[in-house]
Amino acid sequence: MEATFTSEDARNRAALIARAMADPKRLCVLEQLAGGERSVSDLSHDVGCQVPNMSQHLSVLRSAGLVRSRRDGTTVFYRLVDDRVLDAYRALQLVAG
Amino acid sequence: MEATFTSEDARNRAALIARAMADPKRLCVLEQLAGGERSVSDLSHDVGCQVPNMSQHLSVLRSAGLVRSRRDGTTVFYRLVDDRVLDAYRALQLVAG
DNA sequence: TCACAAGTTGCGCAATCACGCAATGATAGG
DNA sequence: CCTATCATTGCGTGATTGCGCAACTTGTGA
Repeated sequence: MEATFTSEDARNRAALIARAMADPKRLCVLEQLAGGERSVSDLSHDVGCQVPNMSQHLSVLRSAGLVRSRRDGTTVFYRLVDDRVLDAYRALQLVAG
Repeated sequence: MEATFTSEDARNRAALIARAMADPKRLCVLEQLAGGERSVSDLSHDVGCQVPNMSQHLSVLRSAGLVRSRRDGTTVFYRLVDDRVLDAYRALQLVAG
């Protein structure tokens, strides 16, 4: 029996979060969303990539549970799901020095 | 001029940290190292992978600046570089719920 | 020098990833 | 309906990743 501090499942979940944050453009999205809701096309413009690409990045973030979406007419607004997302991002920045 | 909260370079560095932590086995290594220095073969046993594979994982962690190594005879001991590494890991776990 | 043990590095493979592009939904207005 | 807009999905591609295996390097001691 190996000395395991947290369950393997907990590690897998944490790794999924890290994977979702392992891309500069997705981190840029999180920064934009720190200022409040934004539409896909707004994010696409701010981050500097095409709309389909942004939609996929947002899908990754949503699958990881970092953001949620809300539809208003033809526009879909994304927002951070929780302040802990920013806490994690800041913790990464501290390690990055 | 886009609203950029942090420089692109800061995002790239944070993304590198996240990528280094985006693997369950590497997170397991960090947990083991939280208890102090450990050799490559010890980590290999505890995490449950082959030594060459562990060496590569450690190389990833070292390139990201999360761990350092020390040589004693033929044995190489790895340790966490800083407590902020564990802080970041805990922050990820909080998001993971 | 020889043998052995501990790590590292190189190689090939299957899987995943980020991206560009085209096609397909969904919604509002005329 | 028709059309325009906003967004998602599907496909192909080049790049990266994690792994197993073999070969090599490094350090120790007889």
